[in-house]
Amino acid sequence: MLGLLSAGPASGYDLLKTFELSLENVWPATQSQLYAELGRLAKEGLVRVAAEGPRGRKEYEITEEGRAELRHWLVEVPPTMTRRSDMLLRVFFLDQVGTGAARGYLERLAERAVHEHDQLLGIREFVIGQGDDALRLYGDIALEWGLRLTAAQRDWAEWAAGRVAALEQEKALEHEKAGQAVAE
Amino acid sequence: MLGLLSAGPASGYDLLKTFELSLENVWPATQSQLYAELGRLAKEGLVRVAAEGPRGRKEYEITEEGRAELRHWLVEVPPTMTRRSDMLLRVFFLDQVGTGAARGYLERLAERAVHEHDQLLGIREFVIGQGDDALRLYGDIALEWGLRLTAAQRDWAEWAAGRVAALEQEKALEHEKAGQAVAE
DNA sequence: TAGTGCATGTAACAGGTTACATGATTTT
DNA sequence: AAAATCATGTAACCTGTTACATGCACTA
Repeated sequence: MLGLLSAGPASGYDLLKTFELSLENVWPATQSQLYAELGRLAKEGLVRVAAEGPRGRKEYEITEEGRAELRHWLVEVPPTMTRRSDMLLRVFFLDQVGTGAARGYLERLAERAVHEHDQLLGIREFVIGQGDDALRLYGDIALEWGLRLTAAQRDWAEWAAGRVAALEQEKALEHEKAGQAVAE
Repeated sequence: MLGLLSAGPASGYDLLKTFELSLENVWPATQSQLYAELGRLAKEGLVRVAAEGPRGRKEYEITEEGRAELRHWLVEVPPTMTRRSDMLLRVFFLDQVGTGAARGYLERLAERAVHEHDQLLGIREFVIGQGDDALRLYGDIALEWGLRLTAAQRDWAEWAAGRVAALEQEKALEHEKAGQAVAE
């Protein structure tokens, strides 16, 4: 929220729209959370109500303390490197469902990655040439991460499905051999 | 937890060790959470106390209902595709700190990715050839995802740092030109 | 016998989600 | 006049983290 307000004053409602539109893939936030957090930030002096509009609209702006806190967070607080992926956790236990279902799971992951990749390409077409130099650059960089991540996910999931298919084949052959041995 | 117990009975303490050792990068869990969750799962009939040992040790085993629930979760519940990355969120606001600090941030991300990649390579050396066919395969697949993800992160962060450096250069040139214009 | 490791649990708090609740202004 | 949009807030609940609290059993 400090980041968004650093670009100019906005109401809780405005921020909500921004979260829904452009930050949704990076940091989703709910309406309740936003208003609660605005109250908290105001109490801490990091934002202040700059103007009041119709329908009880309160336009917030970032304070100097807020800007300092934002800069501090940006470069001095070490990023978390998101662990915890239920997508990957499932992979560990995929032997519980047999090769067919396991392969299906991985193939669906690949399809999904392709779909998300396409969506990001769509966004890129849409935002091309928007904003000034610096803003566009950082937006591009973030978008590029999404593109590379989804591409890597697709490649990996396809590769993994192939490995599972190979195991499937191997098992089938063994079964066949065992059958022949019994027949002989 | 159901996944871990599907490989054989274990106590809360055992599960904790497994989480710390092998699931730490995929799904970290704390001790409090584990014991609380075991109680809940037992109440729901997904696990049961199979044996009691010294020091109040309770060995849990998965029930048939638990196994069914695990299989259901594995293939029928759609995975989340982790959104929410504070690492990426920062990128959006990097214009607040100037090109120098922004480049520093991205370079640190690259270094970190390299470090994590190396750690995963170490793990791969360590686990090579362990477990049976199916288990090893899915372990390999999960590890491969880590390797690809960290490699992609390194490449991306280096590329991004390069783009920021280019902007830095451009700005420096403009500044120079402006200086010359004033001199003339 | 002192230290380490095994073993289980509770309490307070932080962050986030869903659902509830209300009402003013603008557009059709 | 009705519908959509703008606009703000609260309450209950769930998940997860940190810190507290306890004690047995093995080993050096």
